[in-house]
Order: sequence, then C-alpha cells, then structure tokens
Amino acid sequence: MMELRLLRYFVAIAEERHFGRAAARLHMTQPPLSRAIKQLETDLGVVLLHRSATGVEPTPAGNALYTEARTLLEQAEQARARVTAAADAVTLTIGTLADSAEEAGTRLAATFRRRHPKVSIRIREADFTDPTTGLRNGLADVALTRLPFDGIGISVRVLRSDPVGVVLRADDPLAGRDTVCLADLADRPWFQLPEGTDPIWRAYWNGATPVGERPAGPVVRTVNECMQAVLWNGTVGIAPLIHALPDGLTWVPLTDMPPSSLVVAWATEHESPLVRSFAHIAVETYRSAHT
Amino acid sequence: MMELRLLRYFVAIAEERHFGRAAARLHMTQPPLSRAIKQLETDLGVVLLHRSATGVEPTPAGNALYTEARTLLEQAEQARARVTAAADAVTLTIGTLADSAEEAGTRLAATFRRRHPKVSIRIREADFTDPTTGLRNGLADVALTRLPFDGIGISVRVLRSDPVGVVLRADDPLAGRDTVCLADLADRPWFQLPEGTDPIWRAYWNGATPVGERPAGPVVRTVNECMQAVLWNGTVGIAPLIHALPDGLTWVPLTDMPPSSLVVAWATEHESPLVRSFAHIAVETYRSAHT
DNA sequence: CAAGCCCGATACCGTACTGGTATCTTCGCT
DNA sequence: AGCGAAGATACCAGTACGGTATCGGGCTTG
Repeated sequence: MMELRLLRYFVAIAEERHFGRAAARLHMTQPPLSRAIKQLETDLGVVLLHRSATGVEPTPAGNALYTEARTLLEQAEQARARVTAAADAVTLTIGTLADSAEEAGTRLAATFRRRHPKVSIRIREADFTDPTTGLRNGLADVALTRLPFDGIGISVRVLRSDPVGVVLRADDPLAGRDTVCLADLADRPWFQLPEGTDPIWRAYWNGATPVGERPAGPVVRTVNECMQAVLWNGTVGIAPLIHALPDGLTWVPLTDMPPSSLVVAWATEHESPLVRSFAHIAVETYRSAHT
Repeated sequence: MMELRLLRYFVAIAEERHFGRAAARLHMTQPPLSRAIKQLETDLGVVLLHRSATGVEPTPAGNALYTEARTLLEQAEQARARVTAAADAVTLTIGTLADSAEEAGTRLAATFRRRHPKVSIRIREADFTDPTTGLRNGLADVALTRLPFDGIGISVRVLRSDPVGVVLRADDPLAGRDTVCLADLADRPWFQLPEGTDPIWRAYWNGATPVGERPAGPVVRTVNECMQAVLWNGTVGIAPLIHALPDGLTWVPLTDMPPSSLVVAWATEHESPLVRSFAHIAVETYRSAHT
C-alpha cells in the first residue's frame, strides 16, 4: 500500500536526482532507497524514474507523483497540526538534572516544540537530592535524569550510557593519571547527600560503598556545590564524563564504577500519549545523535 | 511517523466505535489494532479515543483526526489515480491456462482493475500445449498457470498448491476408491501432449513416467479434449482437484503425485512495475483468500 | 450482590519488513 | 581499454507487525 514514508523518500530523490544524495539527506544509505522506490513503482504499476549512470530522471508519472506527494505530505503535516490543536491546551513539566543542556538535549527540545507547538513546556530543575525530579508527587510529568535510582512505579528508557570519573583539583597527585580505581580514593573524604535522598542513588555517587566507612565530606545538594567542595576541600566527587569543568578542576576516568545512564523517565501511572511522545522523541533524538 | 496505514485503522475504529468490529472489517485481529492506535496517540501526543467496557468514544482530537484522515486518505487515492493516469496508456496481456476463472481469480481481476483503471487488459487463453502461455515470445506479459514447467528466464510466484487426482468415468472400477496411486493406472492408456510441449510439463501430466512405456492414448490440446478423451476412451486423465466435472465423470485423489502449484509467472527480462504489481496483487489476493 | 460476559489491554511468539554492509553491473569518461 | 561513479543486488541483523492466548475491568443479569 502507498505509505507516506515512501512518498517522503521519493520526494527526496526527485529533488536530488540522485539516490546517494537523497539517502544522505534522509539519514540513511542508498540500497534501502532503491528498494523503496522499486516498491513504490510496483505499487503504482508505473516506472517513476529513469536510471542512468549519471543520476536519475523522473518519468512523466514520476513528475506527477512528485507534485502529488509534495501536496499530500504538506496536507498531512497540516492535518497533524489541526488534530493536536483540537486537543485541550496542556502543559508538560520536564524535570531535569541540570546536565541535559548538551547538544542532543537542545535538539530534543527543538524537535518536541516543532511537533507539539501547542504544548507549553515548563522546566523544573532538580537538585542532586531527587533523581526522579518529583515524578512521584506530580511535580514533573517526565524527567531527563540519570540512573541508578529506585525505579518502583517509574518507567525508564535509556538514552545514553556515560562512563564516570573522579573530579579532582588540577594539582591533585592523582590528576595526572590516565585512570583511577575506587581503591585509590579509599582515604579521601566523599561528599554526602542529604537525608532522605534515594538510597540507591546515594550509594552510587558515594562510590558504591557504605557512607560510614569513609571520612565524612560536606553535604552537597547541587552539582555546583559538589564542584565547590572538590575545589575548596580535598573532597572526592565523581561525575559523568561530559561536563565542561571549571578552571582548576580535571577529571580522571574511574575504571571500576558502572557507567551512569542518561534516561528519560516518567511515573508509570501518569503515562499519557504526550509523555510517551516525549519519550519517543527523546530516544529517537539520542539514537541518531551518535550512532 | 504518521503513516497512512494507521489512519486507515483509525478511520475504521472511529466509524465502528468498536475495536473488534473494526478489526474484522480490516481483515485482522483486535490486538494489533490496540497497539496501532496507541502508537498513533503517542505520535500525536494526544488521546484519540476514550475506551470503555461498551466500546470507544472519540475525544475532540479524535473527531478532528477522523475528518482529517478521511480527507487525507481520499486525497491519497486521487493522487494515485492522477499519477497512474500520467503514465502512458498500456495494455497488459494475461496468459491463462483456462482454469483461473475460480473464486479468487475474479477477485484478482476486480482488485487489479480497481487499482489500475487506465490499464486495458487482454486475456489470452492458452491451450494445454504451452504452460508459459507465450511468455517467452511476448504473446503474454504475465501468466496465471501451473507448475511444473521449464522455468529458465521465467520468474514465478506460487499462489496455491493443489493436490491432483485421476479423472475417471463414473462407471470405472476405480471410481469408488478413496485414493489411487500411479501403479493402479499402469495399464491404462494416457493421453498424450503434442510434440514440442515443454518436456517437464509433458512428463508431469503423464504421471511422471516415460510416455513410451504405456499404451498410447489420444493426443489432446485442451482441458476439454482431455475430458472428452476420458469420457469416450478408457483414457486416464489427471487434473488438479478443483475443476467442476461434467456429468459422468468423477475424480479420485492420487497419492503419489506431487501437487500442482497455481502460479503467477512472467518473463524475467520483461519485468516491469505493472507486471510486478499484478504479481503482487495476485499473491495478496490468494493469500487472504484461504488462510 | 455475585456470576458471567463483553470489550479493550497485555504478553508472547513467529514472520516480514526495514535498514545496514559488502559487492556487483553498467555506463560514461579518460 | 581501464577507471570511476551510480544504481542494483545479496545478505544479515534488528525491529515492527500481525496472530494466539490470556488478563483486567466494567456492565449486565439472575
């Protein structure tokens, strides 16, 4: 059956007059395109393109399909807009752990706004205290956050997995090392997370060992406070290896810590199409972002 | 992405207000429909249907989508018509082996005409002499015929596989049997196919044994002649067990003959989108016809 | 009010389709 | 004649799709 996907492909090829370029534009490779066009031709029972060694040339039927497909896709886009506009105006609250402002994160926001222009977005920045950013008590509808945390009642999709490392002062004896392991840090004071913090989360950022067995460091609530603690005290901090670090700090990869996953999460019982849509867009965005 | 398939599904449900009935109308089962609608809702980020124990009720967005989808599908249909109309007028010659007028065969013709209104169809009835119905010399573009035959240069898609049986006079001693095997027919005269007939084909309809080793029967060129030969001489005829037999004839299933496949076939080097379309429609039609 | 029933959702499975990698064929150009 | 570019083909892996079986939850009905 004629599907919009095939029309999108055909439009790209008709405009580029070249399978390879069209494939690049569609973020795919050339062979599936050949098949797709062949399938479209089979469906319509008509030759759409004359192939040659220099490129392709639409047949009369191909030209006709080009204009038809353009308008059809255009109308489909407008239809989608009208349908979403017919729904009640809603607000989506996105809880975030302050580190989602990276490259793919902005792409995510752009895509989501483009697809749901009528949805007003509210960002709720959470501190280090609550990895679920208030999903459970309705303060956020969906969260961009990090594993691990207590996942009861929470649905999670992994977007990316980041290795973690120690954040150190530049003049620290370990700062020159290529890698360190937890044993190297055994005698350092670790920062503490406040009472009431998710225990799984708390344990992870304390190096997966009981808090009581180390010299106590300061209590921190935000990433910034964490950085400050490293800078001013000899405190050990660990973080995913993606942050741009302020002057005077470096990080060294930790070999024996499981990587931390960036995830999109939501309260399972509050799942809604809009939340699913956000999650879907998120995994799509991050998938195409670096594969 | 929004695809026409999902819109077709949604329209059916919106009209039936019932997943089960819509599924029946779409020739499928209910669970995939649930998933499809959920996917559509996720894509649009909007609830389309209120589910209840009595059926479904479209939300405002659902009603909007219903009208949008209707027009969109309508426009897609018109677009297809305009595109095929833009192609040069063509004639498709269908070679047939005289037994394709059965139930699914007419459905095939109807579907093909509906999808390609601008294509004029010419039927070329072939006699028993040429199982390819003139595909090789261009007398036919596609054939509805039976295996086995020499397939060099011919592309084949199987539509259905029919057991074969002996055609006997009603007063024949074997006529009462439930099944017979080739050995039971060893001393009967078999009809002959003319010189020049495809040898594989010829061997098959002569019971897969060399012609010379049996009493010679009459030479036949058509199915009708074959029937007549059975009726008037003691000749043995075998046929797929689908023909309505004239009075005075019965058939008995043959246990040791491979079944004969009804196929759609075309000359590989003359393959065209229209031919592929015909073949595609053919396999679709026969698949849904009896599964 | 309890039991049965109807309807949609979910779980699970096998197949088909979609997209990727590697390679081939062909045609144009040097 | 040989090289290079473009599209086609072969093959593989991952995902999507449709089917079967089963669940959960409101109505209905005795």
